[in-house]
Amino acid sequence: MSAPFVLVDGSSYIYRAFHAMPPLVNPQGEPTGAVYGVINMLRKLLHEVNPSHIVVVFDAKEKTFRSEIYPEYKAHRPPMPPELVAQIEPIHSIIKAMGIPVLCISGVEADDVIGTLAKQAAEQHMHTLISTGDKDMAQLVCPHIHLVNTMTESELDPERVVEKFGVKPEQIIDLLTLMGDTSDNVPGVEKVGPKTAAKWLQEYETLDNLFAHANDIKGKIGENLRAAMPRLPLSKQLVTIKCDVPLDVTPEKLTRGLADNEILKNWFERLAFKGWLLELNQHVSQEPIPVPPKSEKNYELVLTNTQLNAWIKKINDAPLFAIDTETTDLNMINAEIVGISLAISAHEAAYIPFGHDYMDAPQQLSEEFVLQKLKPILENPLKSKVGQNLKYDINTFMNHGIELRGVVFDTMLESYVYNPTFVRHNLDAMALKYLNHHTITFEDVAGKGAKQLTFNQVDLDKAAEYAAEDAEVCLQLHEMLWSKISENVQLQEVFESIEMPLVPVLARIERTGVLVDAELLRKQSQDLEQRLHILKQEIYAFAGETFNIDSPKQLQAILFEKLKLPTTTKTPTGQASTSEAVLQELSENYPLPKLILEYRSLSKLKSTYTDKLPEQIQGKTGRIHTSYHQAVTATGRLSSSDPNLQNIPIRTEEGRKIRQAFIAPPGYKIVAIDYSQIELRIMAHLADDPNLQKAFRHGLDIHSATAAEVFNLTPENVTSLHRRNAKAINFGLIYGMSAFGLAKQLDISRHEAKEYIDTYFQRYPKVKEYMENTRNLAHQQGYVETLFGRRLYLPEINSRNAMQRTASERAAINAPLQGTAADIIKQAMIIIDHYFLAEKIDARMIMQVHDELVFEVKTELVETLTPILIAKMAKAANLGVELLAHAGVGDNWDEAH
DNA sequence: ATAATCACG
DNA sequence: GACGTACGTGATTATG
Repeated sequence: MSAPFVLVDGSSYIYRAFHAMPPLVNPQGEPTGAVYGVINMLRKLLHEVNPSHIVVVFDAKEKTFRSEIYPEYKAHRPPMPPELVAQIEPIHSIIKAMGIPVLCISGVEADDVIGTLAKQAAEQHMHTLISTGDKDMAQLVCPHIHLVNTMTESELDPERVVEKFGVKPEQIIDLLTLMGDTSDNVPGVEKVGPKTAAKWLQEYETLDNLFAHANDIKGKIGENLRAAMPRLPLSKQLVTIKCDVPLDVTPEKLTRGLADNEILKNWFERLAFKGWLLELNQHVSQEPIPVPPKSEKNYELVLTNTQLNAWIKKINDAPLFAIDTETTDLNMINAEIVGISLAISAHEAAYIPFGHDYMDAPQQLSEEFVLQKLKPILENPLKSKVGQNLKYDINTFMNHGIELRGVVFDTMLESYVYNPTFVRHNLDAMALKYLNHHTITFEDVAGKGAKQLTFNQVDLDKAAEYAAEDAEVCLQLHEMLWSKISENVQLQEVFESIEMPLVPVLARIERTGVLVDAELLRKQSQDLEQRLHILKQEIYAFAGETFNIDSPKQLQAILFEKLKLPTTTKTPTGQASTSEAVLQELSENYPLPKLILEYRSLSKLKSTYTDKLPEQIQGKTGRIHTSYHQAVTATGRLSSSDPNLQNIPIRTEEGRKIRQAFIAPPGYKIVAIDYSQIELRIMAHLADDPNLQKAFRHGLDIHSATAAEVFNLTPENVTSLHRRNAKAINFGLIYGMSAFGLAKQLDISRHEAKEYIDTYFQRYPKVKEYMENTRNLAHQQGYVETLFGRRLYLPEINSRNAMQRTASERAAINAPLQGTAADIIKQAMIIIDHYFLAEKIDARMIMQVHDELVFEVKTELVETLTPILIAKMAKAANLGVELLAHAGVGDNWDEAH
């Protein structure tokens, strides 16, 4: 059995230590007994259990909700003696310096925090141990949660609870209610102690049932019970440990870190703990254990049971190990694992093959055998794992019925959070940049092009070299990148609270997929084909010849050389552009460009969507499974591919029809919820501009409000043209606009555009200030940050090339806005995914489109669930202005808008 | 492989 | 004074 998740009742420790220890003092006369006692108990616990996940929970100073509902609660407790008060700070500080997380949550008691964490852990099947002297905690005991009393060294499991209290753990609350608690001022039944209470509960099972039969209890004690009944519900509330305290940590995150020996030394010196000081000094001098550099590779090809057992022991003993799966297919739905590689140190890795089936392949362990042996470790959330793009491995393991848990680090995401644009975040590129190491590539072992082998065909020795190296390199990269990330609190937070928790969420979305009506798309393709055929003939007639309309080069020759239409813009390579903007302008005076535009738009719809989407439906599931990329964009957004579900048409009538093919299965509805103006709201928050914030607070249409301000109008006098112009300004703002860009967008003179911008900044001076500050900050530090501290480096921000420099300045303006929005929706996704799982809601998240989440919801649930989802999205971040989200419901994605 | 174009936020 | 110009993506097609 691997080590449990340990919850320490710090407050119980403190009181026990304080009363158990003699009144020790250091030479300066400061009291030290409680500190010594608490730390001693904790050290003993660590020595016995050696947990990887642990937290010490203390009561906060403030009153708790129990005093609110019952002012007498703990009212007659004497205040904490001053010589104990003085020891609280050192206790907290020393525990933290030991690398152990400490929690102190106001408004609730330590018991409640412990109960909440214990239940969360138990839900995930984590073996949990609560170290406390408090008998009330027995109500938390279940097969996954045990109590341990460090003094008596006895472990309390459900059986032991029955032995000790005479009732089952589920009855402990009722037991405590009947008994009451004089020290906490909780009233019980007069003259009823543990014996009577247990006797009653053995007979009547529950408090409610006992109440129903209260008249059967004879004598004085029966009278006492009946007298106490009205006040017992309150007592029950008081003794019940609250297990749903909102916390911003989860059990997996409460890991034991490295001790800070400098801080410990300072404390031990001051408190005159000579023994521990000595131990520490010896330890420190021994610290840099010289590791003999191993140059030769130590990759093991695991083919026997003995070897497998040895590796299971190795990963069980390692605090962290790297894992990678090798599969038959890049497509996660079809991928079958053919081997697993593991690494436990920078120089020790192995490959465990079980699915290589080429001719004369050596005998391997069987798939069932290997997976069944590894499964407990893979599914153990306390067993920390690192890997590269583990979203893929989570899904491949899922194909084999294994739920990979304990995914604590993903090197791809570490590299991305550390610097999103420095490298492409694949293992080969990262190893080269960060470790100066050339890895063996997949092509090296599998070949390329049409002759490329699938991994099950790859020679075992070659496969082992490649696979084991990946796991090993991954571990090395992790060590390097994590040391960098953990230097910055905010980056660490972005990594731990946003990117890592998002991994299983995305894995689930991808695995769920989207139902698509292939038949409808095929019909649309046929319609488009007919219309394209007619358009083609018309175009050829105008051109006087047939040519390839899809070739910009041939088109350019026809338009500008043969027909001598005036050219305006050129492409970066010097060709006359035939882009939409150019053709749009030409189409005012000539008929052909208009036809070309129509042809292009329909042709795009057909080739990219109506033709391609049906081909992407997976046979196994009958649905489309996109890939979301978590480490691609500069700003923190996701991207989607194969197919890209983030650019499904919506802006034109024609295109929008494609969304009718994205459907809900029978009995379900599509619910689409999008944030309203999230980037402008973030701007209002970051710039702290009162005028902009006011518009949002009053629930105004932001573009009309901007129009009224900029064009100095009363709201009634704002025309749709004013609104359109103001909208362009608002968008321009987010993009770091220039007068030129705005002028082009609105087809007005640069001078006019400049005046618009100037007026805007007069009306919203703090926005102007924010923009200037952001630009300056970018120049000074070379990077910008989102609200949550995600960074984007801008290496060209000080370039002498004006084009590069101004482009970087615009990116500097845009990235915090776009990136903060991305951070927020990612958090919303995590919250909602957790909610669906915890409450077993019959609904699934199926798509994310930057500011929109799309769900598939059981029809009967739509009405109740939709407002809940809207609220969860709106509350995902707390800004100076409220976030707003709008929902649409329908049988398909088009209807849901 | 790269450029041009166009679908989305 | 000139230069170019709104931010971020992915898929398709033609073409070298």
